[in-house]
Amino acid sequence: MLDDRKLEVLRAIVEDFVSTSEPVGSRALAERHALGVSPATVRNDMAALEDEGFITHPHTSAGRIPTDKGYRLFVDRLSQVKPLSSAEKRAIQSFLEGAVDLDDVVRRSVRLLAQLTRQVAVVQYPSLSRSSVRHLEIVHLAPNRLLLVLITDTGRVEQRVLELPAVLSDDDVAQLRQAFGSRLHGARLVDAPGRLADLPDAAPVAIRPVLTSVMTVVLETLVDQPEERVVLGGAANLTRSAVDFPNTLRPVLEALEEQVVLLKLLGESNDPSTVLVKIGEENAVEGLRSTSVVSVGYGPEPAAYASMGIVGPTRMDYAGSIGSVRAVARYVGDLLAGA
Amino acid sequence: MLDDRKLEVLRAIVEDFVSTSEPVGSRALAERHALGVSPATVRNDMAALEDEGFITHPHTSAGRIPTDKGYRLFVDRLSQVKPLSSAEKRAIQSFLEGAVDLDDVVRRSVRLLAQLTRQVAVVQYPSLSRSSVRHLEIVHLAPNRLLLVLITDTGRVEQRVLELPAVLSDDDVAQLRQAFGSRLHGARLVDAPGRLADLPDAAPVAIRPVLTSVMTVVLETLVDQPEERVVLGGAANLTRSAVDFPNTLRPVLEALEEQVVLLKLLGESNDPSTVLVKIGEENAVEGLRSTSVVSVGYGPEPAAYASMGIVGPTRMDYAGSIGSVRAVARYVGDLLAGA
DNA sequence: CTTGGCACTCCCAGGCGGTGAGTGCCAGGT
DNA sequence: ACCTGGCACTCACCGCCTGGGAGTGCCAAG
Repeated sequence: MLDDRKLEVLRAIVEDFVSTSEPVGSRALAERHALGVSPATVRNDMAALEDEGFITHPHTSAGRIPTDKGYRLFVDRLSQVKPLSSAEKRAIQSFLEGAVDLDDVVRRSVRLLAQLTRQVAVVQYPSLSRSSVRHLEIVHLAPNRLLLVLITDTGRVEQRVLELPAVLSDDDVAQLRQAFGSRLHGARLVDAPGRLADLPDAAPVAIRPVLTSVMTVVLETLVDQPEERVVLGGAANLTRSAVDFPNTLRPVLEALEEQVVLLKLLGESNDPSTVLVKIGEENAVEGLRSTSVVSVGYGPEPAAYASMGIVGPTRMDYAGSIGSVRAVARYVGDLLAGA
Repeated sequence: MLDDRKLEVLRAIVEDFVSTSEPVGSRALAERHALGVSPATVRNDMAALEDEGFITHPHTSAGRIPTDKGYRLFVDRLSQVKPLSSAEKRAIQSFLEGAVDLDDVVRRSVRLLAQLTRQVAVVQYPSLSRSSVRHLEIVHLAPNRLLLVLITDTGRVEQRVLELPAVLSDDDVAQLRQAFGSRLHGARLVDAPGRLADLPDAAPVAIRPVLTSVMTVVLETLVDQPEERVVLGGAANLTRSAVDFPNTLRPVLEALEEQVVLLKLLGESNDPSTVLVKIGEENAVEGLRSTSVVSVGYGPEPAAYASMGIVGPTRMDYAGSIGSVRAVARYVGDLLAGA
């Protein structure tokens, strides 16, 4: 049904269309790619490819453009991931190394991705639930006021101010600090509830009520709170592909502003070893049906802290994008693991 | 030169053009606004206004549109700030009160501004240099590794990891903590250098070298580091005013992606009591010459932590925008001051 | 100073024909 | 069975024109 030459034709169509953004006709195709056959033959192949739903043409007398299904086949079977040039690799490394803290790492990653791929970049903050406690600090702000500061091994910092039902002495606070510190230090956040389970019983009766209320907030901050942050950059790149968003890029921009939507986009790609590509209609998110998303998890190998990726028109350089996304994810993963 | 009626005509032109986004002609103007004169008279006034540079027309047989200078006059002398409805006020208050930490406050402010004004919103994080130290925590991560966590009264958290030249005991760290803590607690960040000046001399000789290296990092974090963060939202609103950015909104989006540019935009408006309006060409930033910026400082009254504002087409509802920006800034300022 | 009248300008939408790229199909060659 | 050249056909696109209409500028009269 789809012999090698037809696949070759599909590849040629995708490549030409991606680079010129214009429907590609049989003559041009036969000339520019050494297919060794005449335009007429190419036309036959095109007709076959169209029957199978891999390409369409916008109107009768226009050239062909790939469908989502066509891009899918291209990505799965016809394209080879473009490795980065060593100059690019060096640039990534040195740019990331300049980062002073986690915020900075994330910001720089977004920027890198956006520049390398010339698309919109999206980076999720290292997820709280998958990292572990580096330090939990309890500060006695006022007699009945505490400040909790949680620092994870990924460098993320969360803080909460807490009003207490009772007045505490500095000694009490020291006890609290000790109780939580010894149990949580180094623990993965998901394990926190288990580690703290026996705490109320083990503590002196005097501070129990306070302790439980502190514990509630701690657990809330650590585990329950599903708030995941996402940073976005390179939105200006969308305008370059104005051709690809005929209806205006309004809905795309709107979708990208919703944190929830972005999380949904990235949510499914947790595996650092596989780059996930969602093409056009495959995207569950309304409003991003005309875009493709290339994403990957990052972090220490089998697990992952979080995901990052890019969003662009379906007409994108998949080979290059996949390469860039993978490379940046690896460098960032290493950086965080080593820090 | 410019009698009252001419000013009235200008106001009418601005208002109509803002709401319809179409050049306004003499007939329509005379009908829709009770000016009590004929279109011909209006035409004469228009000609005068055009001579003075307050309006233009895109081509011979088109209606008039305001120039930057026209908008300026309108803002300065013809428009009255629109107070918010009490429903809006309540919405602002309750939405802001739900915030759990500083990040959340900033994110919510951006969102509020973007929704209220239907423009792009920009909020600067409370500036480090204008706030004071709530707590400085020094954590002994490893024998030769320290983590510094700085928390300001605005709720902002900065952290740095620090490799030491020598190995420290827990005791040493406790001494450090004590030394810095007693001197910095409650100090405004700008005063930090003064507070610490005598520190090396006062400290035990044994830890002096370490102490000075810690001090360097602390001062760097507190004062030198001019890194100011800015958060942006509502970019999708730009597309609604596509009419107003004929050349494509590319350059606008690009400009908005540059933190430095945003800081420059907001930088000049530090006074919480005056809303600053920059119209079109008045904007120093290349690429935002076709936009207007409405900004204001926020924070405890005469001083200010930082600024926030909106960016939109020059054809914007200035009265409404100024009202919204001012309102949100006040609520946020109160919230932070009271926290 | 205001007003009605009037000529003038020029954008805009719609209609029209030519051009050319591209297709689909067919009949003949290998 | 497959490739190829040929050929008719379809449309988008471009340039051109035309008529309508909104709006201006100016002038002379009130």
